[in-house]
Amino acid sequence: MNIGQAASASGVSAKMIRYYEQIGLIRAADRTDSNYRSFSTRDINDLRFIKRARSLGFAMEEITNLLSLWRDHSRPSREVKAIADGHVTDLRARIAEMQAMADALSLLSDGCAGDDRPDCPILTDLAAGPSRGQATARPRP
Amino acid sequence: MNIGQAASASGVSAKMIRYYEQIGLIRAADRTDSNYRSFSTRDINDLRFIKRARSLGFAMEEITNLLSLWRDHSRPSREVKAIADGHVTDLRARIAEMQAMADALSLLSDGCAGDDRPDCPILTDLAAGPSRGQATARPRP
DNA sequence: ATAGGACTTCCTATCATGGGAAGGTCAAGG
DNA sequence: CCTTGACCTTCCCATGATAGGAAGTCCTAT
Repeated sequence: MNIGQAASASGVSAKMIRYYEQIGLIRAADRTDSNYRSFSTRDINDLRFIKRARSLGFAMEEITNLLSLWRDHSRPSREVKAIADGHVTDLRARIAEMQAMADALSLLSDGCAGDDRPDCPILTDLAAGPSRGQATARPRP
Repeated sequence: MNIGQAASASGVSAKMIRYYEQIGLIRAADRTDSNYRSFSTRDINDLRFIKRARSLGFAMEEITNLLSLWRDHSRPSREVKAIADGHVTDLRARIAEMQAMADALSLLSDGCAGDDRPDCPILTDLAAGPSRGQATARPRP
């Protein structure tokens, strides 16, 4: 299986497969005589695992850990659960943050006529500077 | 007011002030004889506006638009409201996405004993590949 | 044999932010 | 007056995950 087939079989782009290999997330694929990467079903499974974990919002570092736990058939489920729970906590915190933003904004928007007149509480609030704001935009994991 | 004072007065780091100037988000600050940037209270207000908008999760491009609307005292509030509402919609969509991730994960976690035993539905699910998944991790705006 | 597609590596960019080096400037104190 | 230390300037580099593209090699089907 070459990289194109691996990509469509796993749902991970060829670009990303090379990248994952480069950063050591997956082991370097075997090569054919002509230097093409060659993937086994096992490799595809790894890629699918990664794909699914990404879709659940796990960061690459967490995925690294999950992958090695997955490969270790005698790991205690405690460790896996800890990672997952940590991630859920993280997600919930970010959700709350964004919820606060959305709520604050729609409150402001409700107070805005949205017509031809220029006065608008949204701009007024933005101009007022960091009000009692706690929610600050953070980069996504 | 030099850049350090502007930074602490606005809450925007000196690095970021230079960056905002570079990308044209704010106009280039005046310079003193010795080439130091010199900021007026008006500039500080702009920076505070930006800071507050960032804290509400607006993307830089949206902020560009909001800023020009803010400067135009005869703009119709309609335009401002449209940007804000668009952003709220966007936020709510991302919230729903993350909520789905968090819910799916905590469901899996609930099924995991979290003890010394190795069996764990979290890994099983991840290995199953993209289940009926719709929520996919997207880069943060 | 030749055309087309798919592969290889390497470089570039994104977005917002921070770190740091090398060198110029200002204010306070000896 | 000169030193010191804190500040300023520009320029380069890095991040994380992803994509785009160029130049060159290889495979497959006609």
